[in-house]
Amino acid sequence: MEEVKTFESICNLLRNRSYKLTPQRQTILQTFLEHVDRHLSAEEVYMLVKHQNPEIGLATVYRTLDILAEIGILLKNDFGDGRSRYEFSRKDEHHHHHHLICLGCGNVSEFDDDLLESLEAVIIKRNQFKIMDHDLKFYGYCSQCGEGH
Amino acid sequence: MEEVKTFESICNLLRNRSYKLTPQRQTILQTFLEHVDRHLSAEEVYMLVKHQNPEIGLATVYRTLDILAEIGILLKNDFGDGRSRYEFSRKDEHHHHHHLICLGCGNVSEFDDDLLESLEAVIIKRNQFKIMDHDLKFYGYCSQCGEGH
DNA sequence: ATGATAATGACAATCCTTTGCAAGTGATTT
DNA sequence: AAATCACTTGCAAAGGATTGTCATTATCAT
Ligand SMILES: [Mn+2]
Ligand SMILES: [Mn+2]
Ligand SMILES: [Zn+2]
Ligand SMILES: [Zn+2]
Repeated sequence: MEEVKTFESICNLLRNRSYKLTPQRQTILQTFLEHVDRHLSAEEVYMLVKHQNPEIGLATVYRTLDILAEIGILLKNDFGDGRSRYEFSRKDEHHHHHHLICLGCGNVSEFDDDLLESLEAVIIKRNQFKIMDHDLKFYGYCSQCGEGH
Repeated sequence: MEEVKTFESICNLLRNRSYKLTPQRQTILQTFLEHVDRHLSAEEVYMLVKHQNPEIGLATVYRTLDILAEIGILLKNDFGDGRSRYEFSRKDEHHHHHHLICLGCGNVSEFDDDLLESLEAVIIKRNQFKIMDHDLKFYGYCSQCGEGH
């Protein structure tokens, strides 16, 4: 339904949901547009954003991340490092991509696969379970870190 | 290599690793043997264990769960509810099972699948990533909760 | 511009988990 | 059986991410 997500279109989306367009929210949004492909924690966003706007508070960052995730602009991830990590949701990905998490350096890479679709059908039949979402992660070592393992 | 995991065999395993066989550790282990198939949080273990041994401390529960997970007796799970959940590791499951998590009642069910094996081969080639472990979860609604969804 | 109302920032509070520490205990040696 | 000593325990305090409170400020429809 939606096409490309520009800064403007997202601002409109916020307005349509009757969220106010504050400079803090704009700055945070900008940060993600400048870091598509990254998986940022609240603290990391906070640090990046403080360069533009040193007055901003960490609580505001948390609140804004919540909102942006709620309206589908950001995806909230848990990679097991004790904090939530957010990434810009590029496409209208109903079935989003999966993650490869390096146990050495913590770097996160991605991959797409449709294999889970067929798996879901099996599960629904076998367990009478209505699947709403799935989460697949691979833990291992990236090419830089993989030497010793 | 290992066969059935009895209370005795696990005690021996602890001794072999030069862990002392304290009554606290035995009680916690018993609790899991009496609740195979459950996914217990530290707090839940603490509550169950206090019936047998009211003197036990929560910190001891945490420390024991750590040890039992480290030596492969327990599996540590993160189902996204803000606490770690441990389950008895029944078989020598190198590739362990996956979880269906009900968004309604929080109940956790399980299923096995070998589909990921072939997927791993693809990933290794495509991303030159050495996979050590994977984590697959499905979120949805169980048959009891599924009516309204 | 004005007012209703939502949002902000500073800080306290919460929740799960880990850690420091003094006292206690299990396993091993005499 | 007693001594030994490193490992364990329970308690309280500390951590770390996230949320709640609340007075102040800013947005936006009118
Ligand atoms: Mn991603
Ligand atoms: Mn399980
Ligand atoms: Zn790496
Ligand atoms: Zn349910």
